[in-house]
Amino acid sequence: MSTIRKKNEAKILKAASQVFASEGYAATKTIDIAKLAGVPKANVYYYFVNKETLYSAVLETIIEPLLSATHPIETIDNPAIALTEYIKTKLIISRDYPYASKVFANEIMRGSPLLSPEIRQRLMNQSTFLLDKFTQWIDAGQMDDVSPHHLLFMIWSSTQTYADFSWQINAVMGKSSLAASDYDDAARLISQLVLKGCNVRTGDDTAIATSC
Amino acid sequence: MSTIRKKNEAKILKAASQVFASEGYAATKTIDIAKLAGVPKANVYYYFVNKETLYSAVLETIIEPLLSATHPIETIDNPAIALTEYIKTKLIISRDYPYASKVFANEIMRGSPLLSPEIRQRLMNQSTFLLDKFTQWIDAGQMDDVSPHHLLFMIWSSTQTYADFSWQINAVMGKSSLAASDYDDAARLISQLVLKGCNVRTGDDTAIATSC
DNA sequence: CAAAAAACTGACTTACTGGTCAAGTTTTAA
DNA sequence: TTAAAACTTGACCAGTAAGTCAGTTTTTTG
Repeated sequence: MSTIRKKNEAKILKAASQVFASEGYAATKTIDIAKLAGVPKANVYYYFVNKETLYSAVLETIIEPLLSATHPIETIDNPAIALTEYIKTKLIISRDYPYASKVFANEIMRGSPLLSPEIRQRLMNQSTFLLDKFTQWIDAGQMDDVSPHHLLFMIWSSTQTYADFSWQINAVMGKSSLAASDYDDAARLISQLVLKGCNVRTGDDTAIATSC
Repeated sequence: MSTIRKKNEAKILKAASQVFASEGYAATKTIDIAKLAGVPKANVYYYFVNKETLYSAVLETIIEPLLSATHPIETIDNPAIALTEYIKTKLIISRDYPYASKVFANEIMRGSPLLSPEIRQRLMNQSTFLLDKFTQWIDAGQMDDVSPHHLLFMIWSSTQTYADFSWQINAVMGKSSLAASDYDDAARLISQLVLKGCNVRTGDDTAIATSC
């Protein structure tokens, strides 16, 4: 792939993620993406066959980070550390991919009509994996017998909200954007609620397994 | 207002909330609302001057429940009970107004461009009130010194998610819709995380004040 | 240095959808 | 009973935005 193509696709993709995030799929005009990217509209269609393809491409950019987020849960045996790291990672995704995160959330809210079945399946597998892991920890007495499903929804929602509802969060915080320390505070609070709330054993008495 | 008018407005409003919730504002066609309501499109415009007015009317239906949700926090002194009831109430709103909840969430995600300034202000006042209350409880030693803002975001997001991401939640739960008991489970988990996570005093040692 | 491939773009077409309207029908009230 | 008010509706209009295309310019390559 030529560098010209690579450069322009990236430029258009970046603009597209911003416009799709702030307007939603239907309300987004390809001319606005073109303007933001600084190219004529026809050029957008030269690189991406149509609006839907461009939208899918934006969605794809967030899939890899999202699927990698479970890495701590996969590699760290200690549930306290694993959960803390997972929460931290999810928040970093919200912080570092605010636009694509929002686009993805919107897609999921609508029942993911434009998400490819493969990706859908991989995400479902991931949630099954997480639920199994939670269940294992519970069975092993490493945390209280809470509902794994609802715990998962709580972690997802309370981390995702920093991307999805950034407007509201900024308004309530009285800021125009969050600082790194705000994300640290959020990570600390959410981890604390999960760890203390589920009485997750810190593992002071057990060996800490393979660290990430 | 005539009963004919009342009946038809309700019929159109109900259809509108469903279509707006599943399609979003921009992608919603008034003809689809009309079809779902079982009236000709021109009739929609007879009762609601335009698409935006109809959308605002849908938004309004959720405002009253939303503003009333803080009632437990206003009237119950005991933080453990107040928080538990607040969480319960928020979940009931997600359950009982799934469409309007989703429409509202979408509006907030977009920076609430179509929300009236008055309602915006009332919602802001409400969040200020909640933050103040949390701070009072912390200052009074009734709960740990956590970030009131992030605690609030956690409660909002983890209750709202049951409306916004109902598709995803149903898929992960392996159901086509949640039962009453699922909402009870969610309420129990979220309350537990908040109460134990913030070490909220149950008030066994202090008098329980005016109950709701 | 051709000439072929890739990239660029203004102008155009087509389909769709929000909103209007005038002519009707039904309901209300005096 | 009757006339005004409320309600209903098919047909229509105007604006908009996705997508096309033919002709041009730039870049690559043998």
